[in-house]
Amino acid sequence: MSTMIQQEAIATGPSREPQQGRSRASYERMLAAVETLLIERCGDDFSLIEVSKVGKVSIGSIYGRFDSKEDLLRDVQARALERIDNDQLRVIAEAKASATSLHQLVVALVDGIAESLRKHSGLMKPFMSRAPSDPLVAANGKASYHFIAQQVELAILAYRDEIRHPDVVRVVHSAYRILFSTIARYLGFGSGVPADSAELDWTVLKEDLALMISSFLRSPPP
Amino acid sequence: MSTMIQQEAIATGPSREPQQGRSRASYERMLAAVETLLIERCGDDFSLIEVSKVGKVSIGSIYGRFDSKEDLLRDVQARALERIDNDQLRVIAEAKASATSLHQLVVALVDGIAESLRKHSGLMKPFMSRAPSDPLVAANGKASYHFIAQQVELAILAYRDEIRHPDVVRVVHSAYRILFSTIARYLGFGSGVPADSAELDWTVLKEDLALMISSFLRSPPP
Amino acid sequence: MSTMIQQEAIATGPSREPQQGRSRASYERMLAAVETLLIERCGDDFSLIEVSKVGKVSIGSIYGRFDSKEDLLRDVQARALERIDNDQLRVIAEAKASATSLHQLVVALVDGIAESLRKHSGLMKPFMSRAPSDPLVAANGKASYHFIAQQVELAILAYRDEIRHPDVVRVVHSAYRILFSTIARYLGFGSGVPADSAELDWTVLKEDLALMISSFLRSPPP
Amino acid sequence: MSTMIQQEAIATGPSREPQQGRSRASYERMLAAVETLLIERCGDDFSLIEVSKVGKVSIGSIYGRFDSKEDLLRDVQARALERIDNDQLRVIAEAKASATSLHQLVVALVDGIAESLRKHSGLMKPFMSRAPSDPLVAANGKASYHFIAQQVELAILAYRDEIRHPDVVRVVHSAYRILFSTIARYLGFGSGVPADSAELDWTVLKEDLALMISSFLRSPPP
DNA sequence: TATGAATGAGTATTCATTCAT
DNA sequence: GATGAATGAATACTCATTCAT
Repeated sequence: MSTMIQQEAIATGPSREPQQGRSRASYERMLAAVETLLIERCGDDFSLIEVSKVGKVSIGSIYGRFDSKEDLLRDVQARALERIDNDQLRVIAEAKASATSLHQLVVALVDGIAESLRKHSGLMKPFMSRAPSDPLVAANGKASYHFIAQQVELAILAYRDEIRHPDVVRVVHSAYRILFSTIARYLGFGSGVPADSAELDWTVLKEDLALMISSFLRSPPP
Repeated sequence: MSTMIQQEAIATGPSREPQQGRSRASYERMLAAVETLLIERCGDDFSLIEVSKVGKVSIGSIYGRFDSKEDLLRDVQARALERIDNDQLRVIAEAKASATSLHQLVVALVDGIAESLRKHSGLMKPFMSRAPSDPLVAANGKASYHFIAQQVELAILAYRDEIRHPDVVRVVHSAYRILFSTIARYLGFGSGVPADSAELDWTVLKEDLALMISSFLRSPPP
Repeated sequence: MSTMIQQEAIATGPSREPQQGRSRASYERMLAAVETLLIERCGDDFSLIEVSKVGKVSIGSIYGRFDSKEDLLRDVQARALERIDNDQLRVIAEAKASATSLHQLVVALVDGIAESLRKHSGLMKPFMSRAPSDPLVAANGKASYHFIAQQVELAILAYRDEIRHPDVVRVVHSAYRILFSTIARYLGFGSGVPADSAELDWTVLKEDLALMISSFLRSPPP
Repeated sequence: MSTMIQQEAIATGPSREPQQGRSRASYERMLAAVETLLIERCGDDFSLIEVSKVGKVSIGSIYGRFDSKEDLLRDVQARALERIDNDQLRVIAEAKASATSLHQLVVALVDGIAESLRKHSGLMKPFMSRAPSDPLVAANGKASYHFIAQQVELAILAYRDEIRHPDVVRVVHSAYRILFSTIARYLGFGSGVPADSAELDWTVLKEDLALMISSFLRSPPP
């Protein structure tokens, strides 16, 4: 999968990943502990002592694998992004498979991507917050964003004959940007705080977003 | 102004605001110092000692006015939100005055609000980042958001006869949500990292956003 | 006194020396604690927590005055060197005053300097050990060494007509070097471990050293 | 060789020295690694992990042979001292062989010993620094010192008829002490920092030291 | 016996907050 | 009130040593 290749290119770092046995188990425990804490705290404001307690791993073990807390977080991000990217690729593939028109595709994409982001919002939020203070986290996030953007845009371009605007690339690009931004904000990426979120609200948002994007793509410019 | 009333309702706390003289001046200096540092660091990762140096105010003075660093930040936020809200109210008024059609209004609103947010992004970003860890900051931000949302929606509703969708309130609500989300993400609120941002990109974004919202509002449901 | 001037030039750093009252007292307590520990341990292998306990000063207080442990040690060194230099200047002056011949002078100088170094060996030892890992400590030590060397050499040069070797400067220089090296090693500067040191041994060493230097200075080259 | 006997008497400890094969090879590699690091760092501030990397030996292997890092260092010191002692014995023998007068002998001894110490200063320095914090290292160093002192003194005593001072043993003893101290300090043993050391300086030092010792030994007491 | 992962006590340093002056 | 020195809990990180494999 190109996602994986891409992730490796970016996230490769000093993580010394063990291959088996006790060693592997403690490695997994510590990554899991970090994820747990990240989700629990909606941010990275936990100490390595907490990681060591939650993951039943010694401080030294952590430093045996990672050069710094920063590094550990980056690794967790890389793994999360890999899962998320794969999930989104699946969603995109499903949408492509099920749709027979631009409108249907947009509806399926908006819904699928929104649900996928929602499912992973627990981990995406803390990394979004971290990005300003860690350029590598920012870069990894951006790379993942662009990769998925590209896939979505390609999927939409399969229906380019339904798009009336002369600058097809531009509108498709704007469409994904608006899609992602709106969902991300709703889920509280960055602002940290999710919207007031009744379940109704969420459904409405997805519908309107799909509607808006679909009609935007299909309308001629004014 | 209703903004102020609203802000006071929420942000009123232990801030002991002096009314005049040297005391007042040092109070202003310390708030200004916090703003400076907030903008400079894109976050709240500065110490009170730095505030005391930049603002030429003693630590004791700060604690004379505020019960905690948290409190001080909340006060700064409240004041910033007041300025920002007023700026946005002005923008909305101007848009209302200049527009003679829904489309014109939407174009003017998108541009005006985008520029206003951009102008204030230096202070909005750090507070967005802070929101997850300070519920009061989150609440203040949310209140301001809803207040402006309301004003924008009211302005749009003046052209409700141009809106074809039966649930007028809903679509207008979605429109503002999408507008704000997209601009906020572009400016890096929360994700911390602004988009790759060429100036062209910014113009395109505003145009497409306006186009999308305008056509969304004016189209009938499918 | 030129010593003081010289020390200031070298040791001036970020030490924020308070001028009076409680503040001054805690400052003194922390420097005293460091000296105590330095002497007790014959080295700098103590933690700041220990300093804080021995000196009844909080960790924060130490960092209020110094930027780092390194810095603190440098300040202690500078103060110690000032005391030591002044003591040695006094010894040199006394030797000059009492002697009426080169031989008498050398005897007095060897004895005086030896006793002075012995008196201060508790603090000189740890700083000698530290020098390799802190260039500033090394530089301060070297400056002090050269300053005293110069004074001693000048004192000896007052009897240059008794010196038969044509290169007066050179032999005087060698004389001080040998004097200092021998005493320093006896006291365990650097090697850390003082010689087996019976009191007799110490007296013998001083006598023979004086004898050797005196006859060296007064003999013609071979 | 009596050196070896003497060293063994002191340094024999828990070192479990293997006699042959791969085992022996890894044992050698780890001692060599320690020497490399000792010289490179001018001290013992390296971790066993570094030893394990440089020597391509596992941590477990090191602890298979030695009970502690302290122990390992002691073993390295013992081996280094053996080499150094043998080198000095050779130098002393050569000086004895070449000299036909006390003066010639002293000149040869000073030069030979100085050069030998200089050659081995890379390893002597770190052990001198370590001595204050490890009594066994100190004891080994002292034993070696006394052993060589004895040999040098015996060599000199072959010319006892040229020595005018009635207490022959004493002056010979003082002579070696001064010789060693001066060279050691010049090379930076202990104080850590070698003198400013131009090559000229080194030659001058050796000459003057020889001159001083020679004339001291040959002069009558005052 | 060899390996190197795991352990955890110990270190320097930061910073919100208190309080004597 | 105003000042800023003092406090000390908390944190990331190191490294000798142990021990499961």
